[in-house]
Amino acid sequence: MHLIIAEKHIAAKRIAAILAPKKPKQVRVSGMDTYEFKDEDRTVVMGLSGHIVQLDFPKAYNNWQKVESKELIDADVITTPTHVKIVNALKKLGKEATHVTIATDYDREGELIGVEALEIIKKVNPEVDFDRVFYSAITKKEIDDAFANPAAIDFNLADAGHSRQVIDLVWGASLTRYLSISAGRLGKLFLSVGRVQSPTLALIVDKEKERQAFIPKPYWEIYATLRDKSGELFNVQHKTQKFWDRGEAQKVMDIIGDNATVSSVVRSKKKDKPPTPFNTTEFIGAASSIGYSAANAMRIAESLYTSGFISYPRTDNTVYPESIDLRAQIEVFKKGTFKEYAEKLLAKDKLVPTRGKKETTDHPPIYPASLAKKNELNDQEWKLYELVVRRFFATFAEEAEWETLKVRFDIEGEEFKANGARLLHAGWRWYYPYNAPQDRLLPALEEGDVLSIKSKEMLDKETQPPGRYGQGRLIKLMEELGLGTKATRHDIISKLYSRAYVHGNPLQPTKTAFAVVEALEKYAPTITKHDMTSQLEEDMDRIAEGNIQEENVLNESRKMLHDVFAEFDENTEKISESLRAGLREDKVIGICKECGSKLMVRRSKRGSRFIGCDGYPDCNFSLPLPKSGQVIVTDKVCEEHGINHIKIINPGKRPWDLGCPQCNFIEWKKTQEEEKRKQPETPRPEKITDVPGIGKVTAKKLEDAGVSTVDELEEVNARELSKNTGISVGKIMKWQEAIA
DNA sequence: GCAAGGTC
Repeated sequence: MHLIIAEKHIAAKRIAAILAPKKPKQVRVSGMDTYEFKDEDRTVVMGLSGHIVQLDFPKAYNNWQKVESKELIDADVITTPTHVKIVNALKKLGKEATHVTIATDYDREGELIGVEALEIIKKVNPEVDFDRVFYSAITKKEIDDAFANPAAIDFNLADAGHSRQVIDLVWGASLTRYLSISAGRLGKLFLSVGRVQSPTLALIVDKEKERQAFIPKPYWEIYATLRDKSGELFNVQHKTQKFWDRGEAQKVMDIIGDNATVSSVVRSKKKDKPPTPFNTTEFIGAASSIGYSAANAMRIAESLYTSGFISYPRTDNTVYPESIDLRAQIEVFKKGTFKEYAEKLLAKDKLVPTRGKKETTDHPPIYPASLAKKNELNDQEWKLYELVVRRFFATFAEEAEWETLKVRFDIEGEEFKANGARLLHAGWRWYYPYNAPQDRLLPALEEGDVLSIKSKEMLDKETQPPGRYGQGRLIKLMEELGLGTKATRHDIISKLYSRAYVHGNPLQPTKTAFAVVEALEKYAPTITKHDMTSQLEEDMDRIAEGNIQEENVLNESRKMLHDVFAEFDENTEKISESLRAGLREDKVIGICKECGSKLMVRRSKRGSRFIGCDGYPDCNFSLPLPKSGQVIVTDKVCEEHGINHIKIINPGKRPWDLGCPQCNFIEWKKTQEEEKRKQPETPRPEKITDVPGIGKVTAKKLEDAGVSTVDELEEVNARELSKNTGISVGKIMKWQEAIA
């Protein structure tokens, strides 16, 4: 039997459909759908799900407290299955196979994924014969060609990928553990470190530092509003766009009189090239500019892809491969919403698409694979589908053409100017109307015209700090620096959010992020730089070319990591202190109005959270907090209460902007009162057990703490009582609410 | 409970 292994189920299904003389038979093997047909031999095509095994340390290393972080450096690295069903199917089919063809994706990880599968088969069928096919798109032409010319598996390339896995695991796991333990952040709140996430976080922190160090510089702008013959008003600006000296600006202001003379009019044409085909990064960038987060854009793209509406969304390629019949692909849209656009393109004799800078073998650029109707998709899906369709069309369209107008004016010897632009020929912008620049129209003017000045204005401005990274921009920067891959960059960013290293979009780092990056930069600089990835890429290339053994690269890397831990060992206390200081800063939400101490996120003995005053026990000011989720203190300050707004993040959920915790509490109390008013008047409880939520057992506890009447419960300090009884502050406050 | 890389 001939067994063909593809990287994913859908690829297996499509490859089978192309190779089979008749419709292939769908057969369940160990719970997996496989595709069987008779060619020269019985042939079975099955799909994996990317990597089906994972590297890890043996179980004995799992205990963070007992195993020292640095022991992970030289620990065994074992391979464990992550997709048991697929592994079982592989074994079952592998045993029967006489010949195996690896047909995974045409890139380094694909080679490794193929070898992982082969190794599983070899365990049950050591003598099996195997080869490898390469294709860049699943079209009949490419698949037929690939299978007519099978090649050998590139084991060196797979080794290169394997070395990356080992290095990522060993560095990431050991440093994550070390930092988390050093900072006392165990459990869900651990501090993660990794080859890709840490340099990315460092970029964000560096940008924030730049912003903090930025000193705004004042400058002035001068405008005059002119009236043309027909009475139309328009603005002109002094040719010195930024006056750094107020006096100079004022001098110009003072001499502006009643008239302006047109001193020159220059008309010219400007062309605007159509965009290049979408790869993942470009797609996320475009989606991001119309309001999608990177992770959301990819999630939706994935569902459009699995429904067959767009091609594979994870690709580096920006050049359509020749094997795709592009005209046929446009013809798909002769019906439906995009009819007029498709027809206009199809009217061209020749369809020449643009080409991006990156041409790779992995997959084609993202293009619309089939026609979708608006009611088949939800709103979010439709907008992204439309984006892909329009982008695809735009890559075949002509340049856009603008007429630009530069007009200069003389006002009492000072030069002023106005620029206009008008779209003459929309070209590709008709197909792809996103972020189109607006026309800036100027009245018809000729040299020598004299216009009256209606008003003049001097604007006070100041230079702005560099902006924070938005997700789209960050992903582009990561790509430029070689950080992460098309399939992982958005995940890495999501990870930074879920670790509470960043919040908001554009991304803003927390103090914890500052502390982590600073500690790493000082003692483990390698992991904070994108150079680590470039170095790794070089090493992987050498492994792939057969110029060095994987073992040598790993030894070298482990040696470097030992040096890092030697640094750690010499500075254990310093690192721990500076990390803890940073973590503490993230808990400060402002200054207590009652006593001037810090208001902080605190934890009661019983583990419940609240906002308490650092001046406790002298000051009892406190505010409640939600039970679960990480509290993030933002830089926004409440105008009324002078404390910072907070956000609550829960894994897998949207962050909850709680706002000012004091306003929130006041609001909450108000709704509580309203609720109470709506409900029939509940009499004030007489006995303590009449208070909702207090039973006999609790009443006994309260009595032991000296609270036995309703009045006493109402008067008692909630935090004090919580300390003595172990009952949460929140609960006690609720009872007190119920009494009052 | 640790990474990054696939895929769903």
